Amino acid sequence: MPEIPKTYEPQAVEAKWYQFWLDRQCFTADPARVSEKRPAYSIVIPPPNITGVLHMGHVLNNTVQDILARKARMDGKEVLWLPGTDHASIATHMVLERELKKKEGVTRYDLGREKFIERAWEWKAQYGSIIIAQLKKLGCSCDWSRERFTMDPEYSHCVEKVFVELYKKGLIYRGKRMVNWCPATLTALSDEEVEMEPQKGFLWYFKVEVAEQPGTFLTIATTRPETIPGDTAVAVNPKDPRYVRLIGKHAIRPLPAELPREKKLVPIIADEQIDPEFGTGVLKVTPAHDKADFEIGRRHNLPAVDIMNPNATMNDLAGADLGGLDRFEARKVAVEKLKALGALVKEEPYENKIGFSQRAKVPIEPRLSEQWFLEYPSVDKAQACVEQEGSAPGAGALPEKMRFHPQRWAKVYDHWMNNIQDWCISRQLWWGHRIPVWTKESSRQELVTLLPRATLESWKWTDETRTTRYADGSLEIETLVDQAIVREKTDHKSGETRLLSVLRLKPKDGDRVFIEVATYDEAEAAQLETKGFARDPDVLDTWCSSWLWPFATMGWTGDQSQDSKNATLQTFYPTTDLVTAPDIIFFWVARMIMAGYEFMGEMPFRNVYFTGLIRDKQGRKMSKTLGNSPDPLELIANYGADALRFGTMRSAPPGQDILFDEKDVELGRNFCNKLWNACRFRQMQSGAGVPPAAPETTRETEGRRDACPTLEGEINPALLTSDDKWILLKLDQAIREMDAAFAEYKFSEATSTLYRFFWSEYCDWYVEASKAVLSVGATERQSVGISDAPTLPRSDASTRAARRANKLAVIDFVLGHTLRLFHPFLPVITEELWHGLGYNGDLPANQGGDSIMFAHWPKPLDDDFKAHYGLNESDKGFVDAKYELVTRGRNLRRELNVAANKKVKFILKVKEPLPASEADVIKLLLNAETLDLDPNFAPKKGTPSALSDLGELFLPLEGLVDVEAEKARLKKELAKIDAEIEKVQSKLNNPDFAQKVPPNVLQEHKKRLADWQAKQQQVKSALDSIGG
RNA sequence: GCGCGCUUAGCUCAGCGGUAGAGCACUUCCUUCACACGGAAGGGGUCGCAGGUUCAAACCCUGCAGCGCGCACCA
Repeated sequence: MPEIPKTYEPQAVEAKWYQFWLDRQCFTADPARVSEKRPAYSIVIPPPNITGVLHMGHVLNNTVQDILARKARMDGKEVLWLPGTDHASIATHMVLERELKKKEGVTRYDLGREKFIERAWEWKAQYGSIIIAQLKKLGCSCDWSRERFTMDPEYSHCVEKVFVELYKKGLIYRGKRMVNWCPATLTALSDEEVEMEPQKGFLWYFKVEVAEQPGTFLTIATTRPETIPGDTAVAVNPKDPRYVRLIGKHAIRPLPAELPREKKLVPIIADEQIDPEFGTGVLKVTPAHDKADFEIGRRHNLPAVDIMNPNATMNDLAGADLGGLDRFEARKVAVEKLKALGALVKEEPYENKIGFSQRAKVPIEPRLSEQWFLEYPSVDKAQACVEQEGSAPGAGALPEKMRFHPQRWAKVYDHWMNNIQDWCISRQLWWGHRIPVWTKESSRQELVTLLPRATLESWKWTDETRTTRYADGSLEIETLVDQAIVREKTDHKSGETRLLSVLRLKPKDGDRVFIEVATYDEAEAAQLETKGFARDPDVLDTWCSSWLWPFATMGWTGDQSQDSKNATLQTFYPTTDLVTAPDIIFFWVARMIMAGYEFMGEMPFRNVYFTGLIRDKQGRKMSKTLGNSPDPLELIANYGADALRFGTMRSAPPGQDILFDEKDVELGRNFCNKLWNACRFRQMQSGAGVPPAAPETTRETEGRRDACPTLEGEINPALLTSDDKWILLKLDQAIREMDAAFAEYKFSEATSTLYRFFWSEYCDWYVEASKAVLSVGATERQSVGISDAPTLPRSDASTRAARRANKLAVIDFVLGHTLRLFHPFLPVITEELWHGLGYNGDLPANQGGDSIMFAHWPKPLDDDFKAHYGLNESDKGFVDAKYELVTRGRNLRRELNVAANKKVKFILKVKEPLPASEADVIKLLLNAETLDLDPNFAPKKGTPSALSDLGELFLPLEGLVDVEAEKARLKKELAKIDAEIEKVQSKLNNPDFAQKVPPNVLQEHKKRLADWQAKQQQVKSALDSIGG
């Protein structure tokens, strides 16, 4: 590290080391290396969308994963962090359509399905890996050789296989149901893709005449008058006395106005679900355009009249006035029409929540349509496997459970699992996994020619649970319940049976029959197409592939014989940790858990860490339209990736939303710079003849040094100063705190520990104090002392050199540990410094010799180590007192307006003899010209002073003291002391206190009181001496 | 409506039973031979409100208020 610059410049360094890691395959996971001593650790990345560009959410999420992965490597684990991207069916679809329209002015229908998909692949090739490159800039240590995409051929195969399996079990079915329809993207959506948003609107009251009682009117309140033409009933609560007599009669619907009266008659029905308190207690029932109404319609056998087109314009059934209009335009017109008819009673402003398409941001339209649904598998197992808050971990003989961090999300998960609804999985889109189902309607006679021979023989229309088996070469045919034929292939050698396809028949009118074949067998699919079968046009919901991510990425096939030979799958599944945001707990996490149990028979991960959401300074969500989303790459360019990571982690407490402020990144940069300069300082000392110190020998081979790697040969216990012991104890504490923070996934706490330890304890105190030993000539400068027990002859040059060398050894020890503690958070700068300081020097290549990445994570200092180096709490207490004294002395300077750079004389009236080396340190830290140690010092009246455990410190300023100011200063201090004494004394005076409190607490309070009283005494006498 | 979270220094947040903390911002001093992306000292808080438990409460319990977020078929 020659000519190390004054400020850390991350840009070049980051590129250099990232390439270094890639070249040496540091990120690659090898199942063959896993052993009892080297356990496996795995994370699968939440695959970013191929449409995505890196935002702060990714930064947070992936930094956490990288920290976990790097920590695991330093713990000696074989780490797989498996990366990849998601095809993001609907998001990509929208991006493409927008681009097509903008650039070429065409729609996807102009282009046609095949061309469109071709374009999609081109687009993916061009932009799909941008985000991967960006993750590399962040320093992510993913095993890139295993990068996966949810539409890779093997992955798609998994998706289809899973579909056929679930279809076989009857869990996937087709049905005509009310679904969430997005009129913008023209597809159905799942419930999870609908976001409820408050909408300002009106509640319109209109009246309908009762047909059987002319002159009697019912008033109905509605937010959607445009759907009146689709009303097929009017409903009231059966217990509502106002309307009971009207039940069974008919109302005359006002729209479409042009229809004859008899075509507008709708029954007045009674339904428990009607809330008499709301509106007028009368509900218009529109089964085709409202979920609740659809259910009512079902119960009462009402027709559902669809009056809208797929794009949410009104169709002909809406009548002459509304037909062709957009739904919102139609609403206005409908109100006008009601007004004109004299049917509108009143309108009042009203706010209700309506569903929006999550992606297209337009209100969804409840719509009756035929879709594919999935009844979730393995629900019970998935629900039971997550540890709930309050339950004892691993209690009794229960199997190990999955943990959420923070645990409160377990409740949210549980609630959803308890109310789980079938999943609408078909999308009327083109980009995605096409549903592997082929259909054909035919006559029963024709069936003979369409079906495999063996199948035909076994087929019985009335078949129920009877199972028939026909051997036909390697084929086995089985008819199952539920009118399905399952085609399976049995391997003669292994006897293993593999599912190929599933066929279902649905009798239609008369002689007709509807054939549905689900297969992932390409040959069979081709055959079906030649026989006139048509493939289902829809694709699957994106999450139908994402939910397989933890094992499909590891090469899962679903074939026992293959999967059992798959080392990656066997070694790294279940994964250890999942890091994700809580907003996809239902979309992704819950579904992965169910898929894990269903297809792997085991949970997909052991821990789920939920990050918070990143918001801007004002607490708003980050969004492109608000322009409040900072570009992480710009931040990396300006501050460095390490700075971005550190700043983000420091401001991200677990489970809490984060208000992002660029100041945090600035803090990260400043911190890196501090680290840089502290190491630079060490570097500048190296001329003193100290050999480059290896902070660690091997730990596998040498038992005790384990805990403290290093330098038994280099640190001489006899030469350790009190400051050395102090910093070693502080280091020990920092390591323990780090371990505790990691155990609980508390990363912001870990950064606080690092920050405090390194900046406050190491730099501000230890390094400053060490300059008393390191500075050239420090020991030669005259410093008057009365110490009668100097530890060493001070004039001895060789002794001086030895002390200096020892100091540097301690510094190397501490820095070597510190860099390792920092590495998961600051991977680049620590690698640079690790090499720059030569700490890799003597280490085995795979234990830090090549890269700090594989250096061992520091262990807390153990008792043997502490005994050997004579570390104990009393040293710590002494140094604390010393630094306290320094702080008081500096405070004196400041209060007396002594300029910071002015050297002044201090006198310490010592209680106990103080070694000269300690006096040197104090003198240096006080920036004193001299520090006299005089147990008999008799100050002049009014000499400013401060009390400490080591004695009273005086700052004589002949003639310069402003007596009045000094009085004021002392009075202020006295007031503070009095208040403290009052507080402690009132506690001690409480008779209950002494009786009930634990002895150590009582002891502590008594000492506290004594300390304050001593200070009070000192300040009082100082005041007296100047006549205060 | 149900559930969850939050309310601590000007700002953003730690702390969750025994002397109120950090970063930023602020005041003053200092370009002292690692760092001005720095050093030193300092000001600033009745820990949302009201009760309760306890020798002791920011911390535990019960209400209340305000803010935020999920879930829910109130048209």
